[in-house]
Amino acid sequence: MIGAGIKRGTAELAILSVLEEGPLHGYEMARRIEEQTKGALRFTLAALYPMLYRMEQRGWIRGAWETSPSGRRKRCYRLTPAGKKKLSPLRKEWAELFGALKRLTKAAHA
Amino acid sequence: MIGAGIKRGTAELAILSVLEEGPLHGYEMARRIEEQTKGALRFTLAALYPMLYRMEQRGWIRGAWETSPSGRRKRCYRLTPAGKKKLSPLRKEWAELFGALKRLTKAAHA
DNA sequence: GCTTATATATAAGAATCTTACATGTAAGGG
DNA sequence: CCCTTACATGTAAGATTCTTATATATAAGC
Repeated sequence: MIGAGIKRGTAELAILSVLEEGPLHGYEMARRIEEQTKGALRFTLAALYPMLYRMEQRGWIRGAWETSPSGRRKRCYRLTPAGKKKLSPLRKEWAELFGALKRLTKAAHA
Repeated sequence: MIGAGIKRGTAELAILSVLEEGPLHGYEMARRIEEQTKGALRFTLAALYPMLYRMEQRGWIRGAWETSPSGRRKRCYRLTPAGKKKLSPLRKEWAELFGALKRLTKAAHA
């Protein structure tokens, strides 16, 4: 798995990305992120839940309690329009970061 | 410039990368990182100096005070063998992270 | 003499991660 | 019926790494 040091800041993008597919609750988000990245990116739920609160406060996602017929409660999150709008520049920023790090490597080998 | 949130953990790789070219002191490292990434990645010196201490304690770089003929002191850092060894797996880890984030995006558009 | 560039350093605070702890429901096997 | 595993959410303490602000000091150019 990818180390804790370098994956900082990835949670936001990962959450927005999985929510782009449709509404999800936290536990399922964690499962999908791990599945879709083939285990490379993994978030503990203790990291995920506080992040979901922060992102809700920023207006990027909106959570709603749902109670299934069996009586189990889930907090189902969906992207807000602001969250959708955030995704594209966020991805662009990540792409820029990758480009910048690549340039540093190339300069060293030039 | 790339935002503070997502560039966490990049300092290590950036420092090791510029030191791969040859020994440097902190002020010059900051200048080169900014230059080589065309301003995309920029570290304030207040972030850089503590990081240099930490990396020295981990044994990845070694600093030595140098006094120029004019009397100005610089702390010149160079890669240790451990630091050189660290670079390749660190780059691999970053590549994995990029791949994982790409997969998340693709899954959303599938 | 004044300003800008060079050069290093510390402090206070914010954000995001870690592991550990805490709670509770549902389903399946023995 | 009990026990274990999976599901589901949450808090707390601590580490790391970033931010801005502050401090010091030398060198070069005008």
